[in-house]
Amino acid sequence: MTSGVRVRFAPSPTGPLHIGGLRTALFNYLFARRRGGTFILRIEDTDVARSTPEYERDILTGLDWTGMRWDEGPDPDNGVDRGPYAPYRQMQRLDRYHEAAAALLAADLAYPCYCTPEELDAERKRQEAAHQPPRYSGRCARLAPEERAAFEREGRRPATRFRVADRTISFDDLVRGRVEIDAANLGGDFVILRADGTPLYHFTVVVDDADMDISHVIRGEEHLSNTPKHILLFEALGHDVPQFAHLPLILNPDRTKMSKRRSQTALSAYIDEGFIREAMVNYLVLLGWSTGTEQEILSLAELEQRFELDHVQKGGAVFDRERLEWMNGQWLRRLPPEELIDRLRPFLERELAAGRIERLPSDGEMRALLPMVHERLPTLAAIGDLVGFLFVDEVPLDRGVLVPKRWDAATTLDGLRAARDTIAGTGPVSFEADELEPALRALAEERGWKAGDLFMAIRVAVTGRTATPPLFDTLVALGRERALARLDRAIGLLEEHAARG
RNA sequence: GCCGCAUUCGUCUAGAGGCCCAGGACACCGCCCUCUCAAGGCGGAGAUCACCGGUUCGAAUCCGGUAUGCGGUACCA
Repeated sequence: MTSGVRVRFAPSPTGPLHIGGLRTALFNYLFARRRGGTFILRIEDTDVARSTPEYERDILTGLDWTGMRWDEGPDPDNGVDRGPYAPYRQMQRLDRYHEAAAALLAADLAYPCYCTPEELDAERKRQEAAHQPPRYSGRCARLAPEERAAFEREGRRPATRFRVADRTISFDDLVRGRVEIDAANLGGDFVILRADGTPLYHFTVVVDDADMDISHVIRGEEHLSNTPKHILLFEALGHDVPQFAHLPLILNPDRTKMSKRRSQTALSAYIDEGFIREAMVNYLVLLGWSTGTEQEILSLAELEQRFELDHVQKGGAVFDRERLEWMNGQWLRRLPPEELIDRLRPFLERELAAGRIERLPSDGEMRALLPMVHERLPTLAAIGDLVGFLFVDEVPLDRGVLVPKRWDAATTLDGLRAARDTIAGTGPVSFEADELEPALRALAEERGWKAGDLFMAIRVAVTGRTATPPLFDTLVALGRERALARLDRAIGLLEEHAARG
């Protein structure tokens, strides 16, 4: 059943789940599913100062929300690790990094470095001033045992540095093709363990990928330049080098790497706005990838069958919110009614909590409402604006908007009174859209009004707004008594104004 | 600075030597539908395929250079 394909998504819980991270996760997930492989979630929490359990939670729930399921890693419900390579949090794997570092030290592939941050900083400044690329000098690379002992006596705690061999490193990136980098440009021997013993990213990522038998490393382009370091480490650890695939970056509108500063990057913010998983997944997968055909509406299930790395774009892709909104509409319209109602419920509850509506519609009411809102919903959060007027006692009325553009106040008053009588003349039983419409059209005709103007006056009187679902359905949804009461109130408002002159 | 990667309509993309004086989608503009708003349908505008050279009968597609952009260059991830 499972192939040898093992991929992983390895976020750092130093911030909420980011759109770019989500897409990386998605590509990994789809690649694993398509190839019958295993998708692993690993938490890279070695940046203790910035990592928090809350962010980890956000990442797990966000990922789970999309419908992706990971085969190994922390369980989305309780955070407990599942899988044969546990633990999947790096802070619980510290022993492994120390073990691996000790092995490198023993083989003289790494060495203790006693340079202080201040010394290194000064060195870098000197190089910068001399217009040389920053690079570790290798001062501690050939220390004699007695020199090390002397530093130790001074009380200096060494960091551990990995020896960078003098050669060219090349690899065949699955999206970019052959990449070659001269190790001389890597900045010299690099630190794998801090002086306090905690491991650094470049080291942990390789130890873990090796330990977990990761076959394909699919990640963002920002790691392309660091890949040679990783290759060197894989080799030093005596492990096969995985295949690499570097994804194009998701960009801000100014074409810099997408950032919190310039864009909305947190998945949770999009969820709050009422974007749905189908749209999010579909939109994101098309940022930097295409089917190679003109099809662009794709479900997760279909993507699992069709995704391949070969249509991945090389250039970065600007995040286009308008297109996401369109995509959201596409998927919202595809949702079965019952499903839509379920997803709308939390948003209605939120409207209630915020005091924008005074009661929650029942499921029956929602079912009746759905045909008139389904086509009109850009996001789930828009539901309040669309039907909120039905669930409040009184609608805000403004005389300015009450009077249709081509009408004056007197005509509006006249029109609303006539409409009120016509509507009142409809019995409670026959209060149906196809009863109301002909009657009101006849009224308009008889009085020489444009039906649209009359309808607009009624619309605003009963809903308080100019953009609403179709008028007659709206009246029916409101019910005869409430419709009449709202007309009366609007009429009263106009009369009062007229009386005042 | 150095190293690396990239570059097709405003945006996401199709395109792997002739099917392309470049196709689709979003956004935009018109028209249709229409009681408003949407949705939908139809149509339009929008790309000298970054630039310059080369290879070839023929290049968006292959090669070289240039430019621009982005990324990396930490005892961050």
